[in-house]
Amino acid sequence: MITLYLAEDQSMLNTALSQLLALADGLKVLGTAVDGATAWKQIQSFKPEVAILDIEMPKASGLDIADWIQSEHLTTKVIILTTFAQQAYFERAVKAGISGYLLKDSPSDALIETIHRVVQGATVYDPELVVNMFSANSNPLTERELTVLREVSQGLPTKQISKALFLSEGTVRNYLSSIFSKLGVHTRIEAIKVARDNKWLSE
Amino acid sequence: MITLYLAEDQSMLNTALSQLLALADGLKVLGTAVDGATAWKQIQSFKPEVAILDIEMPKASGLDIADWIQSEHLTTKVIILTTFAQQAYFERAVKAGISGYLLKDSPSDALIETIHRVVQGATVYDPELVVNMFSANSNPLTERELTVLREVSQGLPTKQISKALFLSEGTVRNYLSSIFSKLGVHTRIEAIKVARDNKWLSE
DNA sequence: TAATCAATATGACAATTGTCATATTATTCG
DNA sequence: CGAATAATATGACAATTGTCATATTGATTA
Repeated sequence: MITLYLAEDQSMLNTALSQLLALADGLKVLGTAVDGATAWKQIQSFKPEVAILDIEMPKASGLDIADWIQSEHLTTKVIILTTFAQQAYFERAVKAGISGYLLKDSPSDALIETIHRVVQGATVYDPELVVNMFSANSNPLTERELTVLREVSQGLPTKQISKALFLSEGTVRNYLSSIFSKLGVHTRIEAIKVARDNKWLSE
Repeated sequence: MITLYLAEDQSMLNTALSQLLALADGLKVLGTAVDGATAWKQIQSFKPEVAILDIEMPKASGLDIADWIQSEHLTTKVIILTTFAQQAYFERAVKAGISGYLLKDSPSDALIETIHRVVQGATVYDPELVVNMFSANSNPLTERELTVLREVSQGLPTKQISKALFLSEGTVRNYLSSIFSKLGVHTRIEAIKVARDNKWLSE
């Protein structure tokens, strides 16, 4: 009997999956949570063989939990179950030593199969991620440029930004100009869009 | 036996739910799809009693399908199953005469219950939606202003927008000025932010 | 019917934004 | 070490953006 823990903040998916996993042969769901904090507490006390973790959850993300599991040397294996094939997430997950990375774009049977393979010691990455790895657009902006762009994305005009960051207005405009040329655009709004689409801005 | 059709583009949820519904007493899943076009074709030929539709799907949205079901006078009842409590979606759904509107933030049992109630003739709206209705800040922008703001939010400069919408550049700037004063801001980026925060821009 | 509002337009002016050339100082990397 | 890069600054100019006043036309509405 493989023991499982499921952390997924979308209730519909959480309940549907946990019922399905509970019905599957050889699997036992020790518990589920819809937020990261609860999940981490229960994983520590239940010590499941496998934890299936969503990334974006309230309180703590699945990646945070994966980090903690690693640093606390728990034997629980982690399968990340998430919506998007974002390189940054994937990288962090690999560094956290996760055993599986699956997209919600896969059928639920794939999850069950992944659970079994992971328990047998395999590491299972969704193929889409690996393809992405080679085409990943890495962020060409410097730290400072990013800082400026973050302010811009809040709608602040040059003057306010220069005050907030203790820069001259000219410098702010220079940074923007440099950002634009790196991103191949000509306006603030476009730059924000590109950066957002590439998830370089977080918030 | 209640016959069902399920359209949901996230495979994990689609397969999990369809298996679960198939196992439930008194329910029979005639088919499922991960895109709107396929769903609409199959709904027309299978004529299920209830169609469970996600909103955001490739090809056609669940709301499109709800509209078509209404205009073709199919007897299929529609339950919309979606992630966010967006007023605009909800309004359109109500106008399309849907029988149920459920958030993915509910457990899967709620879906099964909703199916039964809808078949008995009830109309079931997630309570959160109704609460939202009263606190919804209504959009002060005119149709045309919204159109302009949508272009702006894509990063297009005045000239392009005027071409795209067959307006003079001056008119575009006037609309923007009027938008700014209605929203109490002074730049395009801020206007976009306000509109996005209030979900007036969809996309 | 008169008033209001939406859609559209012009023109003019001020303010902001975007581009470029150029410069200094640290830091990093081969 | 020397070259490249990041962070910062100025100044100048062109382009775009934002504001205002004013006007016409057609709907809607009190």
